[in-house]
Amino acid sequence: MKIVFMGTPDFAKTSLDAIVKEKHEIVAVVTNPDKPQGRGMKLTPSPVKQYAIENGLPVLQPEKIRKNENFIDMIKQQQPDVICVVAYGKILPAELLKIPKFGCVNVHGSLLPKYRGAAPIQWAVINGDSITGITTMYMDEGMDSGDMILKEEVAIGDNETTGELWNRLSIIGANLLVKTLKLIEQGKEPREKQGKNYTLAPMLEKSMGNINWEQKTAKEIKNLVRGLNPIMGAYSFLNGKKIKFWKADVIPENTFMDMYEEFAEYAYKIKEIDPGTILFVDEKKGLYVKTKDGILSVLEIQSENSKKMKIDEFLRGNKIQAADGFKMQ
RNA sequence: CGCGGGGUGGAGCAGUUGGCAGCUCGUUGGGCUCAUAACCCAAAGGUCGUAAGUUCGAGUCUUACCCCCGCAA
Repeated sequence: MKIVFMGTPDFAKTSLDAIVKEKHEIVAVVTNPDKPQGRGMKLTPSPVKQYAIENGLPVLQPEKIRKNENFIDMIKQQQPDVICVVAYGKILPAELLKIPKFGCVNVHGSLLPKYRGAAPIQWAVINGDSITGITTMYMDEGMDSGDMILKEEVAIGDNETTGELWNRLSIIGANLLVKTLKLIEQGKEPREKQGKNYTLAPMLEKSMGNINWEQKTAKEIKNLVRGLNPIMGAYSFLNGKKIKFWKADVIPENTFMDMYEEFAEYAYKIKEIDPGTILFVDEKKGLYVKTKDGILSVLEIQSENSKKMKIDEFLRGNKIQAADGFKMQ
């Protein structure tokens, strides 16, 4: 089929690669304009653009697509059978949706109608969901509100990070897109309305990485940590310095007491200690922080101007004392 | 020229007003022990990113260059 592909990050690149390998005719690749990025703010092309160039595909990078006659005409001239949209970053206007013979197909990183919006994968992890998935759908003018075509469920690991899940889903999404296109080509694709019980997964704000020790349970903090890994990281402040948490796990209080007998006699006191307080720190045994309802073992950490470190490496060079506390500041 | 941090034995760091290069961990050997990732003793391992300069003497000051990293997007 003649396909116009629209997408920006590496997640989209995987899908593009899959349909290229399926021998579809990619008549145009649309991606967001190059943005200043990285140290030195150099103009950097998106992963999709890089892939397109390497494979000799024509690239379009409109600033905006709404009310952009030139752009819409160019797409029209290509007479695509389908427009595939994967993590492009813009909502398509009606004029564009009408162009392809078989419509516009989107790959979305959740089981719709749950988690419509920009950050479905991140929210699934942050919320501690055990199952998520990929949905392909026909696009309409709303935000991820179109009719669904195919779905595939994926289990989320207890310790899986957003980055890991992201990579897995990008592959599953690519395969599901290929499958969807085949069905469409044969005219056999299913079509199901989403209904009204949907939820949203809005873009993440950096402030939500700030760990609220007073309100969050150990499990919620753990989920926040892995949910924001590797995007921005959950963080807190220790003696005025920002510390990011990259990996953490929940330790039941009883287990902690058994591991460190010397704490047993303070067991009755532990309830009085503020959440965020470091209960125990040792180069070999790790860093343990009290939370509202349990104990958090910090496994991977990063301080200002430094890189990620395993907890033992970090503790070797950074003198941290028990009784110090993490704070929201 | 977006802002900032840093390059010291395998790892993470310290190194004060320039004066013989240190700490913790790891590694190797030995000891203790029913046993151990625990404990004790010992050893190996560094031209202190590169080049030049100041100085009696520079990891420590000056200049240039290389490399790495964090923020930000």
